[in-house]
Amino acid sequence: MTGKPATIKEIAKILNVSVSTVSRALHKHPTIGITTQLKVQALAEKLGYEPNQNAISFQKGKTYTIGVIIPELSEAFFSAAISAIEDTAYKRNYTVLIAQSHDNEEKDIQLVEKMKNSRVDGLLISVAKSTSSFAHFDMLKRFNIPVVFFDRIPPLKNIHYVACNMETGSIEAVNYLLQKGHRSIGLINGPATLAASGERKEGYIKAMTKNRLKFDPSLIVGCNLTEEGTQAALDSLLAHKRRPTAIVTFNDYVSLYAIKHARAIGINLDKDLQFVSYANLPIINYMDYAPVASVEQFPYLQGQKAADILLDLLSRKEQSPDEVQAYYNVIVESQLIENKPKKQPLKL
Amino acid sequence: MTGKPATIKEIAKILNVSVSTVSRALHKHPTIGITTQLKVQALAEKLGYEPNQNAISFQKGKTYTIGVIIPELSEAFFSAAISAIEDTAYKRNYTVLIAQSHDNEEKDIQLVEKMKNSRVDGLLISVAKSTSSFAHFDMLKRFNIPVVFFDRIPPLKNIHYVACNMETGSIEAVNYLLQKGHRSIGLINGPATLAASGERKEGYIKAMTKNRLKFDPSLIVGCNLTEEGTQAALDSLLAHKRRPTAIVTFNDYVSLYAIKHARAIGINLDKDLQFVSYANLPIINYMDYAPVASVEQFPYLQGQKAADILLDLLSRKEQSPDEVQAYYNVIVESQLIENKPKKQPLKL
DNA sequence: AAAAAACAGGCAAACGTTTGCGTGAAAAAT
DNA sequence: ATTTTTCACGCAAACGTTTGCCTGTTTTTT
Repeated sequence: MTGKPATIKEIAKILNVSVSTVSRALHKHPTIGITTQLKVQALAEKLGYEPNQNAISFQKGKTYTIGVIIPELSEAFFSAAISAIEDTAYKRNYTVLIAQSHDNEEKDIQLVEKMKNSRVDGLLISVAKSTSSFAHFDMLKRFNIPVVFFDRIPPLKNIHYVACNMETGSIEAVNYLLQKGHRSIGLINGPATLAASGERKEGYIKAMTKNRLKFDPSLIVGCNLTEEGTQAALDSLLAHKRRPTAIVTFNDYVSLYAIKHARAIGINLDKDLQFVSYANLPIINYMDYAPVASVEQFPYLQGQKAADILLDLLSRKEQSPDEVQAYYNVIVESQLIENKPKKQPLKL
Repeated sequence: MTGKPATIKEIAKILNVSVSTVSRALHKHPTIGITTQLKVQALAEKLGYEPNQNAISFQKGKTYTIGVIIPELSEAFFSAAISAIEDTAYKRNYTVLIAQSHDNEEKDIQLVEKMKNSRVDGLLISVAKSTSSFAHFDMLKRFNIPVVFFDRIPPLKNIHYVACNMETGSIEAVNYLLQKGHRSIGLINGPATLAASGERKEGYIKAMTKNRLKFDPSLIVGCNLTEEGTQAALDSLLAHKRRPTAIVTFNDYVSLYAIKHARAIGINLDKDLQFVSYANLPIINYMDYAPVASVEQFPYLQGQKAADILLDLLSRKEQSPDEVQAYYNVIVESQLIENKPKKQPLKL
């Protein structure tokens, strides 16, 4: 009831049985008589016995811990994914070890190393933006530590991953705007170096051409995702000869910057310009003017799937070690979500 | 270079020395001859030896892990605090185990139990809003697991904690507005059940009375922190006979809701009404109208101090176990931060 | 009634590391 | 040349748990 936690040994001594009997009794092993089982369990309960996870990990050579490496905890996408991972892991009695790379390659590498040394059973990784070498991931393979990548996938063959298909969402976004009557639609995209920019662009182009609209490349402008960059991008679109009446932006932040700027230069956001963006951040609820719709990437679902896959990998590994197996490539479809106007009647 | 990691045993066998010698050599223990040390270290390096943290934890009876229990990862305050805790802990070679209570008392209790069973060395806790029983914290004391509370402190005696003094910030906030010429200042406060509400109110009152202004209790209205609640609160303030020209709100979210509502009902936020709030969330940068100032609570600093204290507690514990010691009560002063207008000249 | 099978439980090794204690050999002090 | 000290290292136990194998007792089968 106090001081140090009870151990199996103590229970054994008190009951005059062997430690192995106690261990088996607590696991309801069938070779232990029912009376002994009950005796043991009763005493364990009374003593508040809790197995020493540390000792178990040590003896089994596995920690029942999965490591998660993400760029930034403060990004809504990742904190949602983490919640999913936690929930999924806890259900299977796994513990989750979280670490942030802060989008720094060096930290990314260090963390992989640290995680390996703290003997996590498997890893969930969303790689840092700046990471350009991938040797540290190979090392994990050599040590037979399974990895599932999510959201930010490195350009490697033979890896497990779950990612989101942005094209679908992009097509939906453009279709949505076309349906609303817009004919000139701009795209403020991210830097060309990001794979995510490519997918958005593809979707945009596909939707435009499928609808037999002439696709005008000059309606797509790049942007470094800063406030200034967004302003410049918006200005350039507004100066276009076919001035767009709607704009798709790389993410919610860009939309918000753009909206802020548009308002500042006197554009009527109710009539003259509409925005659609990606991410569907909760902060949109706090805005007086927000994108009319957002492409949801389902971070919770992605986290969940990634964790499921990893746990599956781990249990397979237990049964048939180093059997070569197929690689999981899961694609979550993005989906356009219309932002409810939220114009509830005042209660006073 | 492959398969299983190298162990001390293997090194010992190859070098024809005992395991203890290898262990000591790797720790640069002075009783081991310099030549042996170098031999051992060289081989360890060559084999890519990394100590099995699991085995060490087991044998030392401590995990070099500190657990952190917070309500919500997605709240900017907590993710900032976590970053600080991670940074601080990593420097001292500790690992951080994070879990969210989602402001649910039951989960809070479960997590404390889980953390205890996974043998964390100590805990950093920010208690869930709904937590009203505190027996699980006592249990930690019985098991001699040190705890440092931060931000959300339970009403218990003899605990370590670091918290933020809201009064200072509240006083600054009101002074700031007074200085700007406002004479009627409203306060949209949180629910009376939260300790944080009390502190804000106290600060507000102190600042008003210190400045010889008649303090009007009807200028303080409670609010359940929802969008609807905020709207109602704002409406009631606007209907006040001495209609306030400035309002202090419980946090940034409330301010944003209020601003949204104010705009909806046609109030000129440049001239007729100004807001000051708490938290200083980054999303303020994305707003076209934002509070003119925010009371910063320094989450990073709080996390850092809390982690420092815990690590200090842990090292003391190693030296002199169960020596009764003083309780750390650290107060971080909040501080009013004026939001820079961010009206940078356009670059086109 | 003897042989076989089922049952209940104990023994001991193993997982990798740390550390108190012991011990020969070399170096230093007398 | 003996005694003392220092040096460099080995021995073995310990941490808590799991698990393959063995053994003694009971029950079942013929």
